Amino acid sequence: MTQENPDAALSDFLPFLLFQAAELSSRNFQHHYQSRYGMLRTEWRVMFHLGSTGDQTAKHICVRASLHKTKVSRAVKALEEKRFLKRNTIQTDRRSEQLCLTHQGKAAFADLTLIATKFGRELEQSLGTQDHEKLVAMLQKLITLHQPNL
Amino acid sequence: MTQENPDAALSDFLPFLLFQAAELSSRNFQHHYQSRYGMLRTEWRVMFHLGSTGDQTAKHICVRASLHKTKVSRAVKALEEKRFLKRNTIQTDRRSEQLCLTHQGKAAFADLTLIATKFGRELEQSLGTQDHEKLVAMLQKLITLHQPNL
DNA sequence: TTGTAACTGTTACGTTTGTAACTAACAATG
DNA sequence: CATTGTTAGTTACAAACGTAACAGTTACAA
Repeated sequence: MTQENPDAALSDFLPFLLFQAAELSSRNFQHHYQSRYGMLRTEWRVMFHLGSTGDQTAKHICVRASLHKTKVSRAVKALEEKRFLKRNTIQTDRRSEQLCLTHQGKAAFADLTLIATKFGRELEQSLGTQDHEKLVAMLQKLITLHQPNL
Repeated sequence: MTQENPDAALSDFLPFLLFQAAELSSRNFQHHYQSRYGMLRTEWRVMFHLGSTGDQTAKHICVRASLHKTKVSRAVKALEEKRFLKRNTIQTDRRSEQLCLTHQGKAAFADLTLIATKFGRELEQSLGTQDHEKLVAMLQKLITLHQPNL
């Protein structure tokens, strides 16, 4: 971490690289859900989790998506107001509700997912399929290392 | 992207993985600069860039760190008030100033960097040196793909 | 049961953030 | 030089965020 080679330290510092990569790829996708559906980043994330893993409680989404509960609470409310999501009471535990996408919500999810996967395939091509798979595997490992619970 | 295997879609979606990995690794480091130096995330990022790549203008940091200029502006102000940073006017262009860490700022940077590298080495061990290098390389490639400028 | 503790989700409040408008300095064109 | 346009950085304002306090529900031990 000397200043001899200006970029060496930066380039080697994983958290910085991860932030950068996450930020840039997130920004590139942002305008799709914003302009088409007026959704915020967190709303898209919640929708994405519901759409791809099926109905969940808010708590599940918090843990799985590493999002704060107030953030999720507000995103759920917003998605509900946009008629993208509805809540079903769970009889066995009335503290939490099962969240599920409405017909309209599923349509938006499908539409956005289509773009996302196309976007993903371009990345895969740029990196090469093998490297892409490896990258995914390593990130997953890294995540489980940082998040031993679940 | 079906719902048959609940986790498949999530796991394959790179932006999600990147966000998750970035968020978790960032959070793990957060309390160090917060508790010791009362710094916010963006302040640490600005300090990190200044410390590792040497003196820069605010604009440089914006581009290199993918941070919004208002965010950088405020972080610089905060670091200045904490006596971690000082501004030097550039004679050839008085619109921007060269930002550099003070003695105190460099000390804080060195201290935090020590923790960061220790932290990084643990990750490297967990992933394996070869994989770690490969991960870094791929993230760099990914970043340049998303950010053709610079 | 009843009381206490733990858990899920919401809300109030203060802080941080992004958008847009602004100032100041430079660049380019006539 | 004026004028027009561009760039670096700051600031006002509104939106979004996190912390902490809260209400409602469940678990569990006395």
